[in-house]
Amino acid sequence: MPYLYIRVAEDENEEPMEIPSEDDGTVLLSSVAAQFPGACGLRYRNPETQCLRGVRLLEGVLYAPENDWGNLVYIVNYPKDNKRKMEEIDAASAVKVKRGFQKTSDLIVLGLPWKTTEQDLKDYFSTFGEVIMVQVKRDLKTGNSKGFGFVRFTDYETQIKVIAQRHLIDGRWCDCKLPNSKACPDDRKVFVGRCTEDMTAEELRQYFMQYGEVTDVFIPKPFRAFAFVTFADHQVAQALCGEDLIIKGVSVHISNAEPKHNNSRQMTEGGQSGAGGFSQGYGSNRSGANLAGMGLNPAMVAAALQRSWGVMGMLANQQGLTTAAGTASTTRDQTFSSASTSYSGPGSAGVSWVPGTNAASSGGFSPGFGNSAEPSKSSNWGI
DNA sequence: GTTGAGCGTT
Repeated sequence: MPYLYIRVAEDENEEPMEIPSEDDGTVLLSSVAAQFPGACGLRYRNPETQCLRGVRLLEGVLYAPENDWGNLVYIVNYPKDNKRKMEEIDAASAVKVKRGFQKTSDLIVLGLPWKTTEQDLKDYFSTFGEVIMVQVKRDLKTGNSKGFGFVRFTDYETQIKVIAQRHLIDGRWCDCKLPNSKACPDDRKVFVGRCTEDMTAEELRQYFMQYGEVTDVFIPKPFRAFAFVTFADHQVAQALCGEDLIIKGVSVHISNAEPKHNNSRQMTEGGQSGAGGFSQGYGSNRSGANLAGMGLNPAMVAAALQRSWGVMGMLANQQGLTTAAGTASTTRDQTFSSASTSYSGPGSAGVSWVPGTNAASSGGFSPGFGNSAEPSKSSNWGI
């Protein structure tokens, strides 16, 4: 009601168009589609977290986040089919645009061997591009490494490349991420409740693959009866929320992954900042549609920057930077061993069984997958 | 048994 029109654009760099809302404050998908043929939904960047969020869509009606469209510019979602070609263009131009003026930021390097020095880090990361800063964090009293550090590159392009893959540094697999990015609500990640102890990360991954590309599976240790599954596409994740699924004969419940408890600041790089601040809580999209994987688009680029290995791993692979990714976890075993069931790694291979209907065909990419720790057998699961 | 590791002495 307070807003007669909302602003909608093809992507964040395009000029927005005003779309009329209905008397009750909702916007009809058909109104959006009238201006953007083929549109199947909207998303927007949350000014607080800089993360993308989907707009709730039910039976052709789009609902304002927090009951207020605010002054944001909403981005059109397209279904998979229209996508392929478009997205290649999008991805290409996104990279081009970013190359120009994206600032780099410090990256945290997690999982370093105790013995790794700043010189080691510099030597290693210089193979990706010009390094302007490295640090190894140490205990001030003992001088011992804390097992993590920071690195910063001159070029944003290098930063993207480095975040997109795992790194073998002095014999250990390390992850590079944007610092404190964990608190960002991740609408690509779902919480899987009522898991049983015999569900392995690899099995969950195989099961959820049928809905779309899975970029990460996390199972806390010790066993706590839940897990997290991250998809490349947030629409896949959101569509699954609220579902009860049968995995290995057990009913598990899917819901939104809450942000990790953490005080964080977010880097606001470039994005436009709309008005009114938002608070917590995000609308869940239960539209059940669009369960297919998509190509590479700016949203996924953004997502990959934030966290996942899957998407950008593909880029890395294309550049011949394949790392035998998928060493079961980043668990530290320098002083003691405490295997985590988590693993992150693009793609999968060498798993002989697959759940019944596997619709996910990762078009053209087949990133390598090192050791899939669990041998796992059995195949007769329900869906 | 339904919400995840570790995040920077400037």
